[in-house]
This record gives sequence, C-alpha cells and structure tokens, in this order.
Amino acid sequence: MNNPEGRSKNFIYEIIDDDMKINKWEAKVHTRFPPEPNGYLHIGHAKSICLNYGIARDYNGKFNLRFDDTNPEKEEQEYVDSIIEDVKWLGADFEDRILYGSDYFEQMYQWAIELIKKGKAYVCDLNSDEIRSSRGTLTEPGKNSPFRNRSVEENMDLFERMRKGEFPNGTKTLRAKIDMASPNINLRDPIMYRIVHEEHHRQGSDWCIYPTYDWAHGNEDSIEGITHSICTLEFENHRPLYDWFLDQLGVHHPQQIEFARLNLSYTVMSKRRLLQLVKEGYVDGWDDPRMPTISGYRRRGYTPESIRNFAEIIGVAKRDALTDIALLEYAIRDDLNKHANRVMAVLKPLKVVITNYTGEEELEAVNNPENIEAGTRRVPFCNELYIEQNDFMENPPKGFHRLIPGGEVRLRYAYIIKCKEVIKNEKGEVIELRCSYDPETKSGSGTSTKKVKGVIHWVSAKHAVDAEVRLYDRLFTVENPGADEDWLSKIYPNSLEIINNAKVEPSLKSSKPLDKFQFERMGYFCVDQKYTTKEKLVFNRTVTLKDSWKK
RNA sequence: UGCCGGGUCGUCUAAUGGCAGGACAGCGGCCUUUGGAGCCGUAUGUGGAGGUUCGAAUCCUCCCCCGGCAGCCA
Repeated sequence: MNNPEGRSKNFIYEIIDDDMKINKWEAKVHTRFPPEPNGYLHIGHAKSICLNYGIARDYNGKFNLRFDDTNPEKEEQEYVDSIIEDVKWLGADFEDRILYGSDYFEQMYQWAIELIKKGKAYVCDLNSDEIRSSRGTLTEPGKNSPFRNRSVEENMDLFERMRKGEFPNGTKTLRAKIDMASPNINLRDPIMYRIVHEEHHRQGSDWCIYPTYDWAHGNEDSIEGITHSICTLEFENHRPLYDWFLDQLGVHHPQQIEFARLNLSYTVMSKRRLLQLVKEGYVDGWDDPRMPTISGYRRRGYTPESIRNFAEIIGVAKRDALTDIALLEYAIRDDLNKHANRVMAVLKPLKVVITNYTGEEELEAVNNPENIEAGTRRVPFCNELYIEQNDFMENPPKGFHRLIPGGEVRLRYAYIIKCKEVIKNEKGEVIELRCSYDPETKSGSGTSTKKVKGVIHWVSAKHAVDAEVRLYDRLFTVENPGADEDWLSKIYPNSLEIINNAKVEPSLKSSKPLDKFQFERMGYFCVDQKYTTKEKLVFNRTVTLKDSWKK
C-alpha cells in the first residue's frame, strides 16, 4: 500500500511507516497543502501536492487544501480561485475541505492571550529598524527589547488595543519571549503579530493585526489535526520555534518533515520572479505556455497524469537538486504517446503537384498505433499537396532520407512519389515541386515491393485547414537562471515562434480547446484555449518528438 | 564566522554493515510506412584522508564542498 507502483519508498514514507507501527496519532494520517494565495501555483507546488495527497491516499488518510492567508497586502481572490482550479485539475482530492488559515484568527488570538498570561509573549514598541538592529547577527547574540519585561496586565491592555485599531501600522508588535541569545535566530523573540490596517480578501476589515507565518502556520496545522506537516527545507530552522509554540500551548503537535523543493533547469521557480515576468510583460500571463505554472503547463498541453508521473519519477529527498527539464518532457511524451491521436499537419508548407494523378480519393490512416481502439480516419488526397519545407533538400547531406531532386519518398498512408522538377522564384527559393506518383505503391495495398527509406507527412492543398501554430522553447538560455542576479537578461528571445500559415488535415476542423494531438513527425500539439476562435485554430506545441536525426 | 541541513553515474533517485541498482539523458544495435514508439545492449558514480570490521556509500574521527537562516514575507 505504501508504494503502489512498486517504487522504493522515500524517507517520508519511512517516517510514517514507523509512526504507524507505534500507533502514533492512533495510526492516522492527515496531510495538507498550504499555499499562500499570492500567485499562481507552479510545478514545484505540484510536487508538494502530489506528495501530500499521495501520502493521504496511500495511508487511507485525509488531505486538506488550506490557504495560508495571513498577509492581506499580497493576497487576492483571483489567486485563491486559480489555486483551487489547479489542485483539482491535478487530481488531488481534498473532498469538501477548502480551508483558510484566516478563519482561525480568533483562535490564534486567544492562544496569543494565553501566552501573554503565561508571561511568554509581550507587546514591543520597537520599530522594524530597531528590532532588526537588536536582533544581533549570525555570530553575535541579540539584545533584549526594553519592553520585554512589561507586566502581564500592561501586555494584555496593549494587545487588546492593538486589535481594536488604536495604533498605526508598524508601531507595535506582539513578540514571543524566548531567547535573544539563541544561536537559532528564529528563536530571538520572534514577532507573532504585526499591525496592518488593510482589507483582507476574506476577513474584510475584521482585523488590523495579522499573525506572522511563524506564529500562524503551526497553529493552523494543529487546529486541523494535521499529523505530518510536510514543508520545504528552508523551514527546517523554524521547526524549533513551531515546536516551542505548540508545547507552550499544550495543543495537538504535528510532526514537521522537510524535503527539498523542486528546481527545474532552464526556468525560474520563485513566485516573486514569476510575478515579475507576468507584471512586466515578458510573458503572456500566468498561464503562458512557457511558464512553469500548472496553468501554463495545462494550456501547453500537459496532462495531470504526466505531472503526477513526473513527481513520482523525481522522487523526494533532502538534498538540493536541479532537475533536468528532460525528465518532465519524458513524462509528457510518455503519456501523450499512448493517448494522443496522430494527425498530419504541415507547419511550413511547400507545394507539391503530382503531375500524373487525377481526381481525388480518401486514404485510411491509423489514429494511434499505440492504441488500436483509437480506430482509423479517412484523409483526403489529390494532386496538389503541401509537404514540410524541411522534407525537401536540393543539396542533401549524407544520410538525408527525405525528398531530393530525382529521389523518391513515401507519402505517409499514400503513395511513393518521385521528384521530377524543382520550381523556384526569382530569388532562387524553391516554391514548388513537380512529382510523379507510382499507383502500384498505395499504402497497405501490398501491390508493390518498392522500398524507400523516407516517409514524410503531407496535407491535401485542396482540403487543408489553415491554422496558427505556436512553437515554444525554453524561456531561459542558461541552466539555472534563478542563481543569477541578472536573470532577466537570460531570457531566451526566441522562446516563442508563431507560425500563422500552417496547413492541417481537415479532421482537425472540429477540434476543441485543450484537445491533444501528435502531429506526425513534428511533435505533440494542443488546441490553445486562449486564442482559438470559431474562425481560427491555434495550436500550442507541447513538446517535440524525440528526434534521432542529426545532420 | 554561529546554528541547522546536505554531499551516490551527466541529471534525478535507491541501497539502512553483505554483489552500488533504477529512471532520464548519452552511445551502439535490432525493428519500423512517424528518423516517432518499441526491443536489446553499453559506458559512466559513493567529496577527501584516516579508523573500526571478515566485509563500509552506510559506523567513528578529522577535513573539504554546497544550501538555508540576521522581513513586522511565506
């Protein structure tokens, strides 16, 4: 049950296995995914979602979606909506549990009062500069705040008045009284509440004091009865603080486990940077198909299955890693190879006239050789076709299997043709090919023993449908742009190529947004959901086919 | 520099004192009416030095390297 696919267990499963053995938490498992609604979810969040949901599923436990919405200055309803959509799309089942940390503000407030009464928290009048300078450094201890020893009564009074809104932003904080000399800076009297007179996307103007993440996060997990609070490595240093809070309160105390966040080559993953790409117009919104966001991958043609499988492939560990984007591409190719129907589409058309063919006919084509149940379709053929410009070369290099002057090639599902004449314009560019076809070589007829090395795709010029095709490449020129201060200068200027005169086979006329296809020999493509209209089909290239042809 | 964490093929990840394995990428071959897919094969790795042990990626010591932390962000 712990490793349904027979994969080896990651270290978190081993921890949980041990917990189950000793009946910790009455042998129950309850996980959660706790995003802050200050941006769209990215593939790194997908890793976390798959991990947390996967654990709940594998141990017959529960999985919550909980918004960590403690900072009204950065959070918006639009982000809440997108996050819910993305988590659902990924297939992580939170049942009816869409929860909000901000719904626990009153409980947290009461707990803060409890700590004040125990002498474990105090109201501090230092401003943010003063707090910073008295915190000490990595190597020197901090200094106690002059307000550290206020009486319980005074603290209670001040804290209540903070809540009532008597003080302006930044003038007072509530701090935990721990140890200003702790070698762990997080324990140097961390701030629990700050004053922020700001409308909250969910709580409106009910509050003007907001809990910090450090104070809120562990409380939220505790309130929800989370057993295993799984988070990323940067919170490792905070664990002693969460432990301290929960122990002071004597409430349910989840076990925090940290794992290494995902880094993907040739992209950036921080929400701050993704927001900048969006805001400054480097990309076409959060769901731009070049973005590593879940909505970007969805629009690009990725499937939830492929992303889940990717999460499985990369595993979970504690060491920092930079995962090769090839692993993600493998996951989507693997899925689409099995499930996407094949069609023919010519991205850069070159006209071919078959001089000895008259009339027209329909040829039978297989929809998916990996899945016979996908059936067949009929593709119209006539004496005027388009083939890919790249599939013809006047002066081919050695090993070129496609059309050359005087050479033969098979038209997929049709006939073998021979190039008789090359027609050029004034500039010397090839604009048309005159070819003859061999009627004995009809695909599947068995009437010919002729063998040719090359098979190329084509569409009937008379029947073709016009389409726009968008080819995407990596967004950055360097493997790890996030490590570079000057990361914006590493944006790849040709990451999007728009082809507006592609010709696709007529069966595609009825395709719907997000429908996925393999354009034979070209790659996997998906009908764009943003720009496709009744009049105009727009396709996004999800990923190329692996191509072993090297010139 | 204080504290915390981490170093295994090019990349990601297993091996929990007993043959360093898998996936991706690469390379070679087979097959193929997609130069796709599939199949077969193949090279490449335990940061370093000592120690314990019949036996060490694993345990011990020292060293080196990498990441995180000094927001009223999360």
